[in-house]
Amino acid sequence: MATQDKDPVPAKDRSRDRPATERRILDAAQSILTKDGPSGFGINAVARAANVDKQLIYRYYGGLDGLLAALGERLALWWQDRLLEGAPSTPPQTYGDLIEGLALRLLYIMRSEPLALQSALWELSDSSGPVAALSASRSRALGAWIARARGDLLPPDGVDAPAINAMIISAIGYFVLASRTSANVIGLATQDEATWTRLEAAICVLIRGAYRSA
Amino acid sequence: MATQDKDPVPAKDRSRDRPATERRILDAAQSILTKDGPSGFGINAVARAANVDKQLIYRYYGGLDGLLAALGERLALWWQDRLLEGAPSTPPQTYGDLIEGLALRLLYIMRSEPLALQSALWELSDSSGPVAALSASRSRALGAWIARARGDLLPPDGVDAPAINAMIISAIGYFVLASRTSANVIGLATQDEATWTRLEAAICVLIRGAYRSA
DNA sequence: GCAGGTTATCACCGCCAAGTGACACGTCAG
DNA sequence: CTGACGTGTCACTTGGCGGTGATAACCTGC
Repeated sequence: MATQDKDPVPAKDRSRDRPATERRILDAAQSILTKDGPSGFGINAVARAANVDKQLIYRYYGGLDGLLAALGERLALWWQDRLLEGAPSTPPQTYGDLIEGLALRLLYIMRSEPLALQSALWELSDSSGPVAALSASRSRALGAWIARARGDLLPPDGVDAPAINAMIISAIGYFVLASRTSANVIGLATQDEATWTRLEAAICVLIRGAYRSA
Repeated sequence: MATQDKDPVPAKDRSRDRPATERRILDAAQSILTKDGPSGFGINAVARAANVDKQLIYRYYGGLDGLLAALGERLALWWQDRLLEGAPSTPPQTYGDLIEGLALRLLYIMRSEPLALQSALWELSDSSGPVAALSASRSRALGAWIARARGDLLPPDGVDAPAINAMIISAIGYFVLASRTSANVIGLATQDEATWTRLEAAICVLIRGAYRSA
């Protein structure tokens, strides 16, 4: 409190390289989101993780909102990579096959990438504007991927494909999300690898049952 | 509902009635969870809403954890009520019918009861111990309901009913949760009532497709 | 050299959260 | 009456958060 010391510490300026600093901030933001989820996300936390003064976040990104927007950009690319990475070697024969491939791929990504989970969760828990950028990034990537893979396949007549697909995607999202926090979800043991095999089979059954052409 | 009358009593000792006070605290906790969700939940918020000094929460419930445990108890009863409320007038004929009824009922509850949504959301977003009491309450109620309604119906041979059911329930949970924060979920307009009719149909299609008996 | 912009850091504010210690008031047993 | 106990209230500490203004170090153009 008193004028005790005049720390002669030169406090050496860091790298003094704006692009690098911006990247560090973004990296830290992504890492925090991955590790602690939406609730742990904040100016102070990001600045601390990036080993950067929070003032820089305000300067470079204009606060949390801008940071989220930038993170959304990055996430869109990330999703694109992850989806294309598993592009089907041979194009699917039927619409049902297409959706089946998408569903299994989505399940795999969700399970193996915490970042995917956390952004989905954020989308669920926060309705405020800035976060929309995050969810939008996933929607965009998913939509683009479907459009590319779909070719000229069409769902069977009389089947409400958008609704069916929405249910399938939702099911995957919820279950993986819940498996993160509970060892038992709706009576299934999420630690057990066999459970996931059963789920894959169930997904296929559901999709085939819905899209079986007459 | 739980709007407490403006007690004109001059900030002197209130009712001096421990059971009533405990109930007020629990009411406030439930109301806050319903209205603001997990993120708004805290000692101060509950105390404020209950018009009670937070010290009492510590004394009577031992802090947030105990309060959550008590709330879990209450939620289990709540779920039981909500589920039984829509008990099928005539017992279902097939296992598929049973699940279909459960699914549609669950969709209805989720849509119409914010409390159901918020507790599900909490379950997803928080992995720490105390919250487990909340999610467990729902699982318990659901399980009991199924057991009661199932009678001696059995799923068709060769169908992995638990996995299928888990997917259906998950799908409902995720979609309703997402609809709360986004006007567009996986390409469906959540404001439009027609969307929900389509979803109900899709759920039936999925269930029937999976449980069609040979 | 020096001026001016950029980069990074520090110190501080107001706010609200969780948690705690002490006190005031009623009640009831003895 | 009196002391012990249960109930309710207040004031306070600690700590984290988002946000802002001032300042120090560095680089570049003139």
